Amino acid sequence: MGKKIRIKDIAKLAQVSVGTVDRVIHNRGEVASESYQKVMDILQKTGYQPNLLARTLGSNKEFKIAALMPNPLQDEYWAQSNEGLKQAQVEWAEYGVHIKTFPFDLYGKETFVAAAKELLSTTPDAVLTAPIFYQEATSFFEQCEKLKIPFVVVNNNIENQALLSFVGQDLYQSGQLGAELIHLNNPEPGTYAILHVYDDVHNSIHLSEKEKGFKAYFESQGNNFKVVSLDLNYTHETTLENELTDLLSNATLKGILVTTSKGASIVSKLIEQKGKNGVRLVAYDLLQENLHYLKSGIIDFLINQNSKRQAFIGIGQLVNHLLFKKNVAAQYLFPLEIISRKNLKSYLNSDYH
Amino acid sequence: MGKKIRIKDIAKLAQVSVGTVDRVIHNRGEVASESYQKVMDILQKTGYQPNLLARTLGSNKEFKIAALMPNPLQDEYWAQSNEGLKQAQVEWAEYGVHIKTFPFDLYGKETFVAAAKELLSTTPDAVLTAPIFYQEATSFFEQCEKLKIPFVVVNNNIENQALLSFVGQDLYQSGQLGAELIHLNNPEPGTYAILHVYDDVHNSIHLSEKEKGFKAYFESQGNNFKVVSLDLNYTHETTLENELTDLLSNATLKGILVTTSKGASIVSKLIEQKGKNGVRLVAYDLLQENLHYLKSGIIDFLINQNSKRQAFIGIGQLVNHLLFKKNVAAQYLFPLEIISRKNLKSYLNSDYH
DNA sequence: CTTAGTTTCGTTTGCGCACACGAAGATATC
DNA sequence: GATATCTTCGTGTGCGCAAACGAAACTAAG
Repeated sequence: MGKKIRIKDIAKLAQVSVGTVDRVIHNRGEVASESYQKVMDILQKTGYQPNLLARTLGSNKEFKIAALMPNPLQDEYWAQSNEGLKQAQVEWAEYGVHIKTFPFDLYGKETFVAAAKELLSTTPDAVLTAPIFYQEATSFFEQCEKLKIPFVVVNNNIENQALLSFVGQDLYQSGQLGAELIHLNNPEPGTYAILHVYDDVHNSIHLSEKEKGFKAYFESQGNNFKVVSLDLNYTHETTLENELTDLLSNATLKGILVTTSKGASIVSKLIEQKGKNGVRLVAYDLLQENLHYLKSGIIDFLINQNSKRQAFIGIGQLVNHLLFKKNVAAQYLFPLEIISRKNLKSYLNSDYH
Repeated sequence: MGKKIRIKDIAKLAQVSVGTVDRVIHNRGEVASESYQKVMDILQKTGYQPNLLARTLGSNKEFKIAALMPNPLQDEYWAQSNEGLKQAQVEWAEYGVHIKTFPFDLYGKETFVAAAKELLSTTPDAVLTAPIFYQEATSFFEQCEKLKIPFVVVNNNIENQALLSFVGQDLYQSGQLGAELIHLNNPEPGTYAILHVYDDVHNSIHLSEKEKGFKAYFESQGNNFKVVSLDLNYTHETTLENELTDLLSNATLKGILVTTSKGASIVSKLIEQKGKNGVRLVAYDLLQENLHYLKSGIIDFLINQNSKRQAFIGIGQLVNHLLFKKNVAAQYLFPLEIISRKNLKSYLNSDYH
């Protein structure tokens, strides 16, 4: 029992040749409707499942996957993401998968457009991207769809019917979690701030999801709490410092959530100078500076978005689609990982990631 | 470039036949030492890596993996673990892997021994087990070693030189994390308790690791804090309730860590009756009752040990060893996952697990 | 020198699938 | 009725590896 059914078995049962069964399975015609029905019937009844090993063996194809991603040199978060791509490169190299990355500038939409154009000129078999810029990404997706290039997105989702899969986190829940972690059921009235520290232009879409979740949390907690939302510009240093100093001198301030992974260190530095005074600080991602401030107790929790693994899995989705011809789920959601001083090591040493 | 090197290529380079190369690779003799050297040289230089697909295809072997695990009907934690085994069964069925579980009774060492004996009489190709009982497990390992049956353990580690791989968490760090989560840097003096709620006999080894971590945490925090350690017996209900009531009526009590996944609900129930009064409660695992008390705010955090995934990965390690003949790492460490009200859903919905 | 045994090696087959190739039969065209 | 065109289908080959098989070449025994 349990013996695997092979194409050969189907052929015998349907009294046709393996070639015919193959034609039915791959839907490429040249089959009399009578035979077609017979084979289809038996495929159904037996619940035939192709042997993935054999299927993938014979096929000596080379696959070009193009990754349209933020420049890893500009940002540690995206550097980690790039590590995931490298890891995927190694993982799938033996199956003839090649990954080429087309970096774009986080501060410039036009570089996204340019990189996208260059990417498409190389006629890749599939595309992975982090759709930071809404308009530009949408237009890029349309081109992919027209060229019938399957694509997967990571980091933040942008609805598109041609999208093969989204790999990432639920950002609304992420905002709720951030709120919870700076609040921790403290019943005393107080002020809680959500901070977006941008580089230059701000890509509001996915940060606003976090903000919605953040606000929803405090609304559900009664009206003892004041919520402040601040948009700060990374490049205007003095304005930024002034605004932050203002915020920190607010005696009712109880906690801050910094939504952008890079912003955390700036806020941390200031808190370190002025003294923590019981203000809880929660930020994103396992960047070197963030780890430093987590260890020294300035940052209370980090929420890990695991950009490395997102990229790795994103490529995995494409490989499953292209190479193994599996159906891939439209969403691949990551858990919202809470990192504290005491479980940090377990994450850094984990074989599970 | 990048082209994969095949046995055929090695053969040509070494001026021998593929058969000879194959003999060298599999170390099964009948090769002149001269040829052997030549082939070995080229294997080294080219860094030959066999094609796993092809290797696994041809091999029509059936593998019997036996799982010696606590009875899933007695305990939800182990029921989840059993789900992982089922998942692995489905995952690897097409490669001829069969998993048979031999359940033993959590409360009775003798059932472990009996199940182990029955297991060995079926001459499995590999074994997965959760070595709950130190003595009995050690003796079981010796038998496996003698019979040359590779084995992997999950949940808690027991040193053994023949052990193929340990899959689980660092329990010392886990205790530290538990301490941190009930403390949360609260500078006020107070009492913090660690509770082990046993079924009957207690299997001290792995719980004591958690306790060590717990105590180490508070020792590192200065001497403002009093640590209480309690062993409670599940089956003596009244004694248990009395001891717990005592503990909870201690006005200086600030937090409790319950190390056994089942114990959490008992403590929760009592706290629910007496009122939480700011006592922080941290427990283990995503059991139904625990989720209930997490949602209702009695439990503040859960630490997820992910028994389901541990079992799944444990089988994966064995499959990698048996089927794909990969080297498997001696340790496969899971991260210490912190679950709160607001990231719970992301874990339950996660595709990543 | 012959026969039997040993060592060493090359050839071949099969794993399950995908796909190319070409054959046979049916239909159409002149 | 001969030739061309389609439709439908079976056969055969290769993917890379493992392992069976059997052929040499060489050694030992009688």
